Amino acid sequence: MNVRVRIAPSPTGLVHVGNVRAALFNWMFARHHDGVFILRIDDTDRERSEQQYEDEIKEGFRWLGLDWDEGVDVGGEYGPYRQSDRMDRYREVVEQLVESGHAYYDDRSTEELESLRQKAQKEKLHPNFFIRRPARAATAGVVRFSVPQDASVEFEDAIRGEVRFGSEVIDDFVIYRSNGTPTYHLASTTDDLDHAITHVIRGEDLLSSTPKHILLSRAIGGAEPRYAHLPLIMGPDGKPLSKRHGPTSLKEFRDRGFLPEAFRNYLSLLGWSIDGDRTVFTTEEAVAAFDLSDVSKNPAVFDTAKLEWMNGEYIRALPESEFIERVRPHVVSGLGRELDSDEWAQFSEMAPVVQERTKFFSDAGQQVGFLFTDEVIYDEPSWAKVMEKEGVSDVLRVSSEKLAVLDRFDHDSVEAALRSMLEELEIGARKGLQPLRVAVTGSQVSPPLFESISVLGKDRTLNRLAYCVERIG
RNA sequence: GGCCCCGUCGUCCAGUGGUCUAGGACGCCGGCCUUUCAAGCCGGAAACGCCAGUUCGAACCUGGUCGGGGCUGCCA
Repeated sequence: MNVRVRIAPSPTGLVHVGNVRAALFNWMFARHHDGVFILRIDDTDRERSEQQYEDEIKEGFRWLGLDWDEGVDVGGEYGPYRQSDRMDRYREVVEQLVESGHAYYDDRSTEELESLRQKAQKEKLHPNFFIRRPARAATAGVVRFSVPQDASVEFEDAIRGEVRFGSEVIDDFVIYRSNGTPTYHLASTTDDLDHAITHVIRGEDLLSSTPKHILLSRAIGGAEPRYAHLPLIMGPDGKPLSKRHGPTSLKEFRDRGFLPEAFRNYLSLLGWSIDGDRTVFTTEEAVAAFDLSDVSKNPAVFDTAKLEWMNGEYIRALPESEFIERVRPHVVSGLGRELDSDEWAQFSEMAPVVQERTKFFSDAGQQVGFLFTDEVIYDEPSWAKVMEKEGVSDVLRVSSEKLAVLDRFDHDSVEAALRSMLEELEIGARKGLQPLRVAVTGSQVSPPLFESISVLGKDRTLNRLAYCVERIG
């Protein structure tokens, strides 16, 4: 069988990572089976759909490397792939369903419907138990699907196994609005059928809607897809992610300097695992191993700390030159200005030690900020803890003397000079070097000292030491 | 309320009746290394929600219970 799967986001807001994970799993499934991955845009809700959101969705998927074989922008033989371009088709399907008796017009008022719901509540029945085809036929209003009351709907979910719904709990749901637009259920089901989707892999929030989609599929006709419902992804507070809660935008992660390959790796671990003990693996390995039956049934919490660790792993694994290239735009935007070629040379010199301690690119700029400013910002807690101690001015003074006479100012000579300072003052490295670190970088946390000083250069280093001597008084 | 799904360390996963005194990863704690912070290495605390049942034997099977989540819209 030729696998055809789709991701069908609705451009009514930012894509949260739950949808992104669903996209990733669909994509991995398609690639594993040499199938087709389709990007469809579910914009039946015209009121709330916006082009800007659609653009962001596509940008995000491209960034993550989730390339689609068919769909918006790339086309395909089953197009169009945007629901707003398929309105005629939905209308046609609705007319067929009404004609064949599978659906009916309903012009009952909201009040009427509400009282039916209340009646059901009172009798402890499904709220929509009484919302069925009324005796009085209508020719306008919404169109409802007529749910056959003699059978239950059961299906084999690829992740959850057998799931069964009694038909009495499936209401006669609306498939066509009175304003002439299809609802999600109709549009999505029609599309899946028309696009010959073989596997519908989506969030668990749609599990309860699945019997409706199955019934609709049967009424419309065509090959029913298999269903697989992914567990939801929760925020740090254990509440499900939504368009206004938790990590919502892929753009945010990209801007902070997460690597798409790391993000993919982390996301693949949310509800799936490649085996018992590996957590870092390539996308190719994931694709080769991916199987829906290995997807977990329980919800997963999105853990930023683990993502950051994962990203650090990938950053450290980068060749130095690639690290420099990829971190570059983040350094620029972090600093708020371009660097000249001398400054880039300095940055490159520091790169290896920066790369080691970078969790995401945007925090790299901060590490080297002291190199590219004449006004060092002294971190107050650092100053208080390190500089307001006995003997600090001696350390700074002697260091200045030793550094001032150096001809070469490379790592080794700086180290030798400062070691001799330590000896002269009979002070340990731990105590004796911290004041220099604060004086030169502004903080008690920084890249390694000898590198920092040698890259900063003699003049600027001596200036900073002198400034601190003065400030201490 | 009704229906559906889910329930292993704080978090993400492994585990599919005996090899589990439950394994890995992140995080956390301690140590080593050490010029800080990272990284690395070593060690540690930390979980089968609960109750029955099936069985010689249950994290794994069944029932119940409790807890979490979803759906219950002319949103998707």
